[in-house]
Amino acid sequence: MNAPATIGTTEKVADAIRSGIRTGQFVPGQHLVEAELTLRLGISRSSLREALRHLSGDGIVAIHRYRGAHINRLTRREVRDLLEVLEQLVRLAARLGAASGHANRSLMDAALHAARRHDEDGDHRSYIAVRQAFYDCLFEVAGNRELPRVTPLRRADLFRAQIRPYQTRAQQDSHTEGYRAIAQTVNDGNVEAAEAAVAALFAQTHAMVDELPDVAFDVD
Amino acid sequence: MNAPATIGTTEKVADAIRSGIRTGQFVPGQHLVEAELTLRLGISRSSLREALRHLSGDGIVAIHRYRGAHINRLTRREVRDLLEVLEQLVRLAARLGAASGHANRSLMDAALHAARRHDEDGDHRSYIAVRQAFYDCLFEVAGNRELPRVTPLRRADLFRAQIRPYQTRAQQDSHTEGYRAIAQTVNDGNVEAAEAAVAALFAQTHAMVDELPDVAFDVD
DNA sequence: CAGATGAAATCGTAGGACGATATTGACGGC
DNA sequence: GCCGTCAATATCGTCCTACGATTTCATCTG
Repeated sequence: MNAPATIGTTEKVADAIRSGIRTGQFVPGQHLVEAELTLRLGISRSSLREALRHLSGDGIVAIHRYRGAHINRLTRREVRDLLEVLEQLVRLAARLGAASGHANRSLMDAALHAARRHDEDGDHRSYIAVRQAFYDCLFEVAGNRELPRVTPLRRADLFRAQIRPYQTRAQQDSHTEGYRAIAQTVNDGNVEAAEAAVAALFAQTHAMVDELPDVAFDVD
Repeated sequence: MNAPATIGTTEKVADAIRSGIRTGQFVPGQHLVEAELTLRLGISRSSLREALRHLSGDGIVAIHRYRGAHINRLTRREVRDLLEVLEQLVRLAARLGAASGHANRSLMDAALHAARRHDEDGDHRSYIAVRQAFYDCLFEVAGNRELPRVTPLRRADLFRAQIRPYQTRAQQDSHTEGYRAIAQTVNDGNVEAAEAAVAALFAQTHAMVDELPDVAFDVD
């Protein structure tokens, strides 16, 4: 009922590019030539352009008139701004999720179990998948349907892709541990602890951003 | 330098629809037929479809496969969710603006002066213009460039358009007074008071939503 | 080597074509 | 008279071609 019926070409293309960013197939800063992409994806230019327009709305690609589209590459400042906004929204989600002792705790648990299992693989794709599952679940528990629409998770994927080469395994583990802590406190219905857990996770991420080399970011 | 160079047809069309919503030319729930709009706006279908895709990303229009696009009409619940998210983001903006005693106080003052002057006209368009100017200014003072990208102000315009017939003049005045209070506290650099002013404004809006008749909203 | 210049590449927009699907209204059975 | 079936129509989704506009880049000239 709630399903958006059939899926269109535009969405498929947008998903292809989004997941291409997560898998490393597309790199932040990369120039996207329409003619090449239409061949590669086997679609028409109209569909591709609609998809690019869609992605530009999410801040994933930037379109410059007569110069084409390219995968956005964030500056250090843009990352800080992004994290600042993201933290508020995740805090809201955690607060709402913890406040209304919702039934969907199993979902959250599932996401976390998946986290641990994939954690052992040490694969980056699984790390991203865990992140996605975690947020999907968190938003569902929060019960606010505006939250997933507004939260710039796709934009954060750009950040993840940029810092990938400079992130240690320990940092990843520490990050997923942050997810676990949030899930724990939300499931316990402990509003204050949940907000604190979110704050801790983002404080850690901010610290990481400060330590990363300039080369990981776009110039201002 | 930072200007997005020349403006394209797609953006013009999107702006036309957005401002059409504010002026009442387009009504939430209205069906948008591509053939009609291409004639009315004097553009090709390609450009129109790109614009519609862009707007759908902002949640302003909804596109259903083979059934076309229509201006979104929010349910009461969607409005509540929207306000909940919006409040967090505006709070962040107010906090940031108040914290860093930025120089752009004149801008904020200008927006508020315009508010009072237009207030005397009692025109709805001016009310919307004031709102836009206020938020533009607030975001600039906050200095977080992710904030204007993420904040669902365009979606809130839908809400404004829906409740327009049921909103009293006193409520409008009270709302602009809320803006004034936020601007005041932000300019004073009083972080706590600024957050409190935002909370008060949204509490008032939530109360209004509770009192509005069902007919003002879409069915669930 | 700096700047002008022209060709090539690429984008922006228009417009047509055709299959796919939803909507609508007519039709007949109950 | 009401309800399900079915065809006609409207509209959308996608592809295609075309051509002007603009940038980009290699080349030429001084």
